[in-house]
Amino acid sequence: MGLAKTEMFTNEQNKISMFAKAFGHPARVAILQHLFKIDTCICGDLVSEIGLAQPTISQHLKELKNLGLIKGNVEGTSVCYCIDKDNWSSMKDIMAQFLDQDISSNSCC
Amino acid sequence: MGLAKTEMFTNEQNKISMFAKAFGHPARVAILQHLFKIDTCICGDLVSEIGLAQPTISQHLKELKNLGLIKGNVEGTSVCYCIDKDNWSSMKDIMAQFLDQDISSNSCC
DNA sequence: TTTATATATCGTAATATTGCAATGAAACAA
DNA sequence: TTGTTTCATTGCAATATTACGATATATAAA
Repeated sequence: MGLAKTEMFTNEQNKISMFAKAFGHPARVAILQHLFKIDTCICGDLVSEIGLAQPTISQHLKELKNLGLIKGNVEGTSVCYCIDKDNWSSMKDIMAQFLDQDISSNSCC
Repeated sequence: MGLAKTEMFTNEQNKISMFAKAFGHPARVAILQHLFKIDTCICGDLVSEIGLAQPTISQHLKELKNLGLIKGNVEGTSVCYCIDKDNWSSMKDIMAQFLDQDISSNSCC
């Protein structure tokens, strides 16, 4: 089917999986890392930085933008991308809640 | 293509995306949350807990096991699953490094 | 041995993802 | 206007993912 049955899960579970899915491709991880590293807006040199074709990068950027993790400002013919800090922050809270679940000492396996 | 060009990315980027991909489905998030909540091994009540068919759950468990995030011990006719705490911990370190990147005050967009 | 129970695996259909060539659109330069 | 540059969109092929029925396997119970 290739189709997740999202209606069976909580909002939180669906949110976590949506963010995780966005990070589930190394190109998107690389894009985000680059945006953090550059630390200021970059204007579309991502194609040369990462080795994928321009339409491919554009598609990955679109996914990250749709999730709200990055913003894009048009500046002349180029577009200026950067991390959406507020949304990144709330994403981090949600992911942390999931990743930092208490691991008790009860061992069994 | 449906095939990520992993050879273009760093080991770290590939690792992050592999873990993230595992969390990229709400059923696997639910499975992991349940394993944390139960806090001790559960033996296959995941199928009733989550509303998916038994082969589907088994498939999700296999993915999590292949990544090392959970362990499964055979106990009679049933299998006892639990979080692999050591591996969960190192996964968390890797993910935290990615998620906690410094967000400077440089705003641009 | 036979039966029941629990889980894994196989096979397959439906859908999603990835990547890119070709093309479009928008702003600027000459 | 006519290029030129930059990025987005379209269309499509290759591959991956998700879900589950059918079946296999393995242990335990009767």
